[in-house]
Amino acid sequence: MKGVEEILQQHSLKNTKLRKAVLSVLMRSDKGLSHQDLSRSLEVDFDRVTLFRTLHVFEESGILHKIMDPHGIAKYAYTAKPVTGKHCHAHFICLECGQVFCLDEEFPLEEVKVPKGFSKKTIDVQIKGYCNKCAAQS
Amino acid sequence: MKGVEEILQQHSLKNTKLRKAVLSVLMRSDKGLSHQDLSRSLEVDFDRVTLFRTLHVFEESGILHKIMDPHGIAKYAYTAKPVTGKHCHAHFICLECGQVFCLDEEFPLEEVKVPKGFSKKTIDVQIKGYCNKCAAQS
DNA sequence: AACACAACGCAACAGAGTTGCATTTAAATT
DNA sequence: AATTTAAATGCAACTCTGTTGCGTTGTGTT
Ligand SMILES: [Mn+2]
Ligand SMILES: [Mn+2]
Ligand SMILES: [Zn+2]
Ligand SMILES: [Zn+2]
Repeated sequence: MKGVEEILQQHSLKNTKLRKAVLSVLMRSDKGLSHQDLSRSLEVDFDRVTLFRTLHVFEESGILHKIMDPHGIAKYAYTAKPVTGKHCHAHFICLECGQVFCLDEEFPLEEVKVPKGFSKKTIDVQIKGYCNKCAAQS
Repeated sequence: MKGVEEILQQHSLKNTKLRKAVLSVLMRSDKGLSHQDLSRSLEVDFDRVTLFRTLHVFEESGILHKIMDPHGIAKYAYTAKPVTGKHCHAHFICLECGQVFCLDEEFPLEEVKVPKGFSKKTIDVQIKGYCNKCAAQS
């Protein structure tokens, strides 16, 4: 597992307190985290706008990928293996607690048929249901 | 193709101007429409809150299904064949113009593997790329 | 140490969606 | 046709996510 500072350098991003903190939290998380989630769990002081901009930059750089939950809230997850566009792993979204999990399973984009003239770029698969904790309670 | 008033009756929903107008527009549309899209294309007078509530009610009744676009905007589409949960058709989302199209292709939920203790309810597949008009222009 | 540009903090803003409550209306009942 | 009632509506105020502009600070480089 690569170090936080090394990753920032590789993407020509300046090494700041917030960036290191955000990346550190997300690399340790097995779930996608929202702006609000991160606000709560970050130790350092920061401005909310700066966090939005940090997440954008990380997404554009391909360090994070963004998943939209059913309420339209963006969740971000660390991208361990770079997304090529040909393969995309699926996400599990809990209908009870809203948590987003990256699944191992991948879906092939080539096989999907689209109308004439349409060009495919990415495929995004969301499985919705109840996570282990929420399924146990109900 | 069933009539608008008939559908409302079957779901025990009162037959109002706005509901008839919304359903009528969406049944004719081959694309998912947002609150804003509908606001623009509806002929009748209505309050924006009422339209939000109308869309919620239609979704809960299974008359419409909701698709989240990459900007977190909800788009609604008429559900011709009722969704059983076992099958779910995919959606194409244009990265340029943001339009949402229902695709014919269906994906089987059973085959997807999820972690121990997780229970699956629905599968949601989004293909992103460029629609025929936007692909032609670039 | 000096420099340049990227990143930051702050304030103000935009837009989607929600909540509470009083008023109206569809549709059932008489 | 008049009465009744629960459902639907309209309005105002609000919450929350995300954005924009701009002056200030800080990282990385020379
Ligand atoms: Mn993921
Ligand atoms: Mn659809
Ligand atoms: Zn859960
Ligand atoms: Zn398009």
